[in-house]
Amino acid sequence: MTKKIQQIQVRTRIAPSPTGPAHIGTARTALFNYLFAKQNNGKFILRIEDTDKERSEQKWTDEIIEELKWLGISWDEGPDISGEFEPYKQSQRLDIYKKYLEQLLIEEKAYYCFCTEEELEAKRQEQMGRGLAPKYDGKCTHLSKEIVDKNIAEGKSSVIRFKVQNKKVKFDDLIRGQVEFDASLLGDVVIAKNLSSPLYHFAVVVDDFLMQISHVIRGEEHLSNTPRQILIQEALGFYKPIYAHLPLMLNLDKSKMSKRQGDVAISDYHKNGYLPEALINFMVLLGWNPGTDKEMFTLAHLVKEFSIEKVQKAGAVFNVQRLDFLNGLYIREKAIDKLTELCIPYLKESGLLVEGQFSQNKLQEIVEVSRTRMKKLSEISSLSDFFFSNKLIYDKDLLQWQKAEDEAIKESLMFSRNILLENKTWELKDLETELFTGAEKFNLQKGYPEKNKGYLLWPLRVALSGKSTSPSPFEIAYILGKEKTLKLVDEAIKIIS
RNA sequence: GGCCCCAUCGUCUAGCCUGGUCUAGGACGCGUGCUUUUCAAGCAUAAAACUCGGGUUCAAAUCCCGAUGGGGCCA
Repeated sequence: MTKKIQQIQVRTRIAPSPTGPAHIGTARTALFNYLFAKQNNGKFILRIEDTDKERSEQKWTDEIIEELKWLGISWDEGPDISGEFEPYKQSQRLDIYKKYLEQLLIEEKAYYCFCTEEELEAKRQEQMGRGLAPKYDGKCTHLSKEIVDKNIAEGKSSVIRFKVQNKKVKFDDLIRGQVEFDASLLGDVVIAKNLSSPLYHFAVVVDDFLMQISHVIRGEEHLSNTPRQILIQEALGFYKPIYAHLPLMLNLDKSKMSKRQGDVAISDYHKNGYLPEALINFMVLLGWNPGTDKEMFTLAHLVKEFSIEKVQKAGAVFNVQRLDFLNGLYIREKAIDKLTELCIPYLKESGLLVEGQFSQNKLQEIVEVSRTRMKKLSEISSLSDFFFSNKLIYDKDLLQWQKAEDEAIKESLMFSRNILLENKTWELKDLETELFTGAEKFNLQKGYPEKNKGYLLWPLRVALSGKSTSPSPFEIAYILGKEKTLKLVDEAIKIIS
């Protein structure tokens, strides 16, 4: 009787609920589904599970779409709106669920239940008091049609329950092997509030069948939901998809990733300035690796190299330090014009960059000298702020290098000033060699150790950046230009005097 | 509480299926050194793990059983 899968094409899906910010877990599940589909020439589908009318909001659906696009994970089907696929939405498919709900009711595989919340709660307490697992006792299973009709006519509140058979449910999980549950422990589950309000467990099963999903790849939190979904499939005569339950992404304390212990919204990572390629690379390594020492992967590489058999069973801690490292790696590798484009919004947002203040070229130079220090794009502002302000505020003591006297620091700055003033080309290379040889000359003159170039370079760098850490003085000077550089050195001389 | 899943350095993991080549490999992080005006980056280098107990076997990180621990789901 079971309807066979009609095609052998691989079809995967993710089914997020739009009830809050798009979750990082959704991103990773999407990634694995996408990779598996693509490497098998299959299709990846996005289906919005918005049957919960109270909690679902369009803005969250929009966010899911936006963030998946940002990550470069595209889906292959859906209503075609202006040349792009919209995701499927369960809220637009209520008639379909109704039909299947009616079928189950007619076949007496499901029934109306009129038990009140209070009744149920009391039973639960009683069962738990006796040390039993709470489960519905089946009170309404055999209500006659007359009573059901009467209750409904009277407007008594009700739900639709699915008759769970007392049997063992076995299935093969691509990642975990064979898993077995005893369904007799489950109790009859609520599958709908009414004919036009199906619940998650029911809608998923119907949609996965109608959308001909071949592989259900999802988080491990759904593992124990699987048997009841299989039972519903069987009752409806649907084929059983192949399951793969992914290990969870964990907090530092190994609990399921949660908001309380860090960022969980994809948009948080997006806004903080992580690159999508870094996030993808990081996430895929959480639970999978190719078995070689290779650690950097593009999405395209992954489509080739990913294999679901190599996915880990144990949960993986979402270790932000490693993400930061990878992000830094990608930032250092990014083409400078692209990286600059990505940094500009952050510079504007922090109020540093005013439209038209710098040429594109200048901005690229600023980003170039800052990038080795960047872990996230958002850090560009604090790393490069001195390029944008006209006056630097810093403590006089910061100018001091290794206990040098104020007078000596002043001499050092004047020495630098002279070198800068004499410079003809204002090329980075020239500035560097002139300042380096100048530093040695200065040390010789003052009787400082020859190699300790800090006597000349440190005060200069502070004068130009106002900071204890920054790019080198020649890099800053080069970007700043002669006029501004000299002005800043003069100011430093004033401060030290 | 019931059921299910899981278990190698602090973290991500290789190795496990097909026992010996494991003195357990790589990466992040941490430490040190080199480079260096600073901080990064880069390079080099150290420390750091098979949860425990039984069993099988000539031999177990690897196979089996149990315990412990962690997690998830249900309520």
